[in-house]
Amino acid sequence: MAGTKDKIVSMADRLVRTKGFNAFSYKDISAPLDIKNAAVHYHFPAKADLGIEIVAHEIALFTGNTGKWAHLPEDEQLSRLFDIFRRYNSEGNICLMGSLATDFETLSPDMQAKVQEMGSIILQWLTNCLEQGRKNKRLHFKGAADARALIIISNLQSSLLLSRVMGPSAFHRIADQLLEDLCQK
Amino acid sequence: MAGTKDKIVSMADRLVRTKGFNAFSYKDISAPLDIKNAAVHYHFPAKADLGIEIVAHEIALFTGNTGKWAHLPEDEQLSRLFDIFRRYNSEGNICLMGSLATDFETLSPDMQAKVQEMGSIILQWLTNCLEQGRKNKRLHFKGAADARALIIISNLQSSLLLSRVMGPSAFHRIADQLLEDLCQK
DNA sequence: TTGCTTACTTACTACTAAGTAAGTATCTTT
DNA sequence: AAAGATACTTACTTAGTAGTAAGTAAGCAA
Repeated sequence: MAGTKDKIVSMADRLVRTKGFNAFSYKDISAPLDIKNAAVHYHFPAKADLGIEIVAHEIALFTGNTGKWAHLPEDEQLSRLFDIFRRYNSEGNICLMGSLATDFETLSPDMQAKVQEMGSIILQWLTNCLEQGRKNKRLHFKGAADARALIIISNLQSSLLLSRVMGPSAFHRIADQLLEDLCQK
Repeated sequence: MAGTKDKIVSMADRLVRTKGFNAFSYKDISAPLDIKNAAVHYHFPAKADLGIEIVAHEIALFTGNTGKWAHLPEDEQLSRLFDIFRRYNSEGNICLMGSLATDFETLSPDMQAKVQEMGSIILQWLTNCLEQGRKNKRLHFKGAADARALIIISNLQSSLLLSRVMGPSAFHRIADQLLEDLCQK
């Protein structure tokens, strides 16, 4: 019973993750939904408006999820984050950040800002999770928590990209080794 | 004294790394070189032909470089690899793999194959470097060498992407922490 | 000097992209 | 019942895109 607008965002989200922001057109959205090109423009006048909505939707999902996990131990929270990426991988999707970062220079300034906002939110959450986890002796790593957060996000992001090229097992090999590094002493 | 063909490849390489394969046009190449659109088509009839040449050129550069490093100790070889990415970062370029992996699904089968070839060559070299380095006690890491190679490549690739979004210091924080992890006991 | 090749340019085709203006059917409010 | 808002469609413009066909100027080869 989802409205057309939601269907457009959902379809566009999928297209960004599979083809990239510059490689899909309004027709790629309108044709499968059996509406006209102009109907997409009605809801999102410019492509950047649609892009911003996709990122905003992802931010909402992320903060919703992490909020639900807040009561869990940190290693468990981290594991949930990995699960999300595991599902992306099995569905052949890459993460939004990974996709939009490649096209970053070609995005409008307001869309660039929204992508940066998403990055900050994810990194801040992960840095905090790692810091708390180390305090509780549930996670083990050397160096600064924010550098480690960068490494982990960077790995999750890129493992989906590599999976696409080198086969989907690449993701599992990376994720399993990373979790082992962090959780075992 | 470089010929037009070389200039085209070099310009296209730069464009792939800054804008992405689908986001640049033949005009983006021909205009700065002060030649016509059709001149690019003369050397590379289809865009995929140009793409394959870019990847082939990168493979040649990589094998050339690693060949020159072969006599160095493994930690030194690894450091050279990081240096290459450090230069990419300072020039605002992302690596070819990172850029082409995002657009992978939209590439022609023969271009996909060439990208996969590049991935295999890089991973094989790095896996071997890590394995030898561990034997010589110059590098330290847990788990399988091929999984660790995936992690390192994945990090280098993605750190350039993150740098673009979160600021260029992201790369240095990731690279420094990674090298510390591997080189210190 | 004739003919062939290389490296282009000129001038186009066919197509696709984002975006818009104006019209229409269907609810909702007054 | 009238007026407006909502959610579109129809039909279009403008501005690109990759790609091509045909021509040309310069160099080399017999």
